Amino acid sequence: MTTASTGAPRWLTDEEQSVWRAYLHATTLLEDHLDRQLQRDAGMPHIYYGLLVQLSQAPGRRMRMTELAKDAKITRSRLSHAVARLEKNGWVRREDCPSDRRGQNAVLTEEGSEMLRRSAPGHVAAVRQAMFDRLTPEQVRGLGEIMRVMAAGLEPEGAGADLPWLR
Amino acid sequence: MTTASTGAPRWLTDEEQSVWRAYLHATTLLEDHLDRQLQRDAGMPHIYYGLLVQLSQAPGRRMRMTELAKDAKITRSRLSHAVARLEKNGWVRREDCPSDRRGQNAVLTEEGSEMLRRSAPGHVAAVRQAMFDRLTPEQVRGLGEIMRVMAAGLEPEGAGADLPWLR
DNA sequence: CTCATCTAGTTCAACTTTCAAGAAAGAGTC
DNA sequence: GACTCTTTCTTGAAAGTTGAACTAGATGAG
Repeated sequence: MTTASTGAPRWLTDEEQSVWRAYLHATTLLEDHLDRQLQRDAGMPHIYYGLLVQLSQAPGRRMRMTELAKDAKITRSRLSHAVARLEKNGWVRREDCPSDRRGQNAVLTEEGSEMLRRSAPGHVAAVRQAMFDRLTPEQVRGLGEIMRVMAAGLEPEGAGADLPWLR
Repeated sequence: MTTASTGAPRWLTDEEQSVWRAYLHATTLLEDHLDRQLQRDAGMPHIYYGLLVQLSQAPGRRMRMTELAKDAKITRSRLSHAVARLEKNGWVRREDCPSDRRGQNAVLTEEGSEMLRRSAPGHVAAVRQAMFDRLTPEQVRGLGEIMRVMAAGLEPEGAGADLPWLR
């Protein structure tokens, strides 16, 4: 799927450019902000924190590596490194999967849970202050809809999600 | 500003959680997508590409390092490394600033311009396909408004941008 | 002028991410 | 069972990022 690019490129309109710039600024500023907040208060970057949250919500507080990677939208390689680090911190433990001897479960430890309990309030406050406390309820609804549409279009599975895939 | 956190934390509602998850998924998927697209077609990650674009739009195709860092929302340190790499590729050149002997200008070279001309169409197409071609005009307008509000709240300067900063 | 202070930019070490390669186990075929 | 193909997860090196320390030049007070 090499973006056929027949004909002249359709450039962005002025409004689209402005929206795109605002999108890039807001998303990078927010990501940086959360990374620093969590690095300071929990000693890890945002994505690592997200992994612990996922685990905390999974049945048995454990998940297969591949599943966790898929849910968190990261590569298995990246997850391997991340879990190694979280393991060193004592927040996650690996265990062999009983049903598939290739498999590993990442398990949230008690220390990991405790860490989440301690840092969740500050994290939620940061998210609130950056996003939800600044938007109207209609904007929140609209943002949700927009983000779901975009995510759906980018999911690897839905290769058929390319819009006008008719000639 | 240590997020005072007096009283019980206001957790996210179900809808807010769902919006937050959708936001995280969409933004990470899109960033990954653009990083790969540009790595493949232009040989550099998205943020480096953005630096070249900024330079291409600046008067004289040159900018002071600090200004460039500010506009691109990255640290000066990161910019130093990035420019070093772009310089090695021949797309950017450093020059001493005439008016301030501490200063450096990053200058877009002819090769850099050429590279942009070659890869811009593919990049725009990717952005279009991921975002603008999937949203209605009202959604695009709404997204712009939302992102501007969020960015404004996160700008370092606007420390006074904390919403209810009255007691 | 001299001093302290600030700003511009770089550099170093520690850490994270990526990509390609690889070991090990499951699954299907003949 | 032997073969091939696939899936699961890890590893190692290269590239990128971060935060703190550092150099050099500007700036303002006395």
